[in-house]
Amino acid sequence: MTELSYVKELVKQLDVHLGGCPDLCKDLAAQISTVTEKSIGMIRSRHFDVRKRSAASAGIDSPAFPSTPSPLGGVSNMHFKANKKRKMMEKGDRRVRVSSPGGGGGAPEDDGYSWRKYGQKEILGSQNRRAYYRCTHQKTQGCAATKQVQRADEDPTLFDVTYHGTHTCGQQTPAAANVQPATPNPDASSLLQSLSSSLTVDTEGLTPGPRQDWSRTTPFSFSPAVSGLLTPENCFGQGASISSSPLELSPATSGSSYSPMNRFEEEAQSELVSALVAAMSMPQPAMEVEDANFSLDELELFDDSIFDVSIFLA
DNA sequence: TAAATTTGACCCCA
DNA sequence: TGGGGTCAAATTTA
Repeated sequence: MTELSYVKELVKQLDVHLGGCPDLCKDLAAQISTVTEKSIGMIRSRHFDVRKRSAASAGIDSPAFPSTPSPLGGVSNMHFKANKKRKMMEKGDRRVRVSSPGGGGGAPEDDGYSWRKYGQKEILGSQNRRAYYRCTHQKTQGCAATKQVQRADEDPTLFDVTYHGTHTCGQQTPAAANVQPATPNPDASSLLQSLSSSLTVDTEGLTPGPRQDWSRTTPFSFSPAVSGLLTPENCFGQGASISSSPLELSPATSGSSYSPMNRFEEEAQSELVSALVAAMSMPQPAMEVEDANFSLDELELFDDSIFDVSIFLA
């Protein structure tokens, strides 16, 4: 609310100065843009949910923006206090398992974004420490994206990466940044569309509970098999990014209420395709897919809404 | 010298 | 109250 009130005040000032000093207007517009982006970032990351006592202890329970804001006074960060609330897996968060380049186990595959490490912790029950990263542009652009990286206990060449929030900084992955802007490849789009539409999920007999090994039953299958050369460019078009993926999955069932199992099918399907999209977007050599063979290795159902899906592309 | 990382301390939820 | 997440000063790196 504070940020948005500040935006309103800036817009008022901009209105007053329109037709006057162009430099001042430009500066006001830039500030409006920055504060708006920050607000979006705060809402997306639920930083607005800072409890009153946190705010009080930080001395920010009174309006934080100046009562007479100066158009050249810059944007205050004092009320953008971090939320130390324990992060649970939320809708929109993405958990992926990645390997280190060359399989050496040094560091996980670069995901294309620039991150700044801000902490690491020993995690109870895990052999490896968890590292915490935030977007490099958090301070300058209010980007709220964060990620956690932890080496897998069972395989030191693999890393579990959990992404929280989305990038509002407009960063592009190197793969996307190195090429000319967007001319989507219709062939690749239709390839992916057919891939997603042909994905079938058989969850018969599946019940919530501990980790289950589905590798023998192979509940996911693609039919017919897909062939082609999939690269970040021909999948999403030059200059496109993961977030502009052309994939749109139709709900497995119609209507707004559906049974838990159908909901599971829908979400599992979405998860699997997201993982595939992410895999194909990695800034790595083109991945040739012949006679695509996607098998589900393990599927973990934490409750009725959170799924941990590991897939291997053979 | 600025930017990035490390690390002990702190905050606060489960 | 323990432990996960974050802060921020100290340290390292480019």
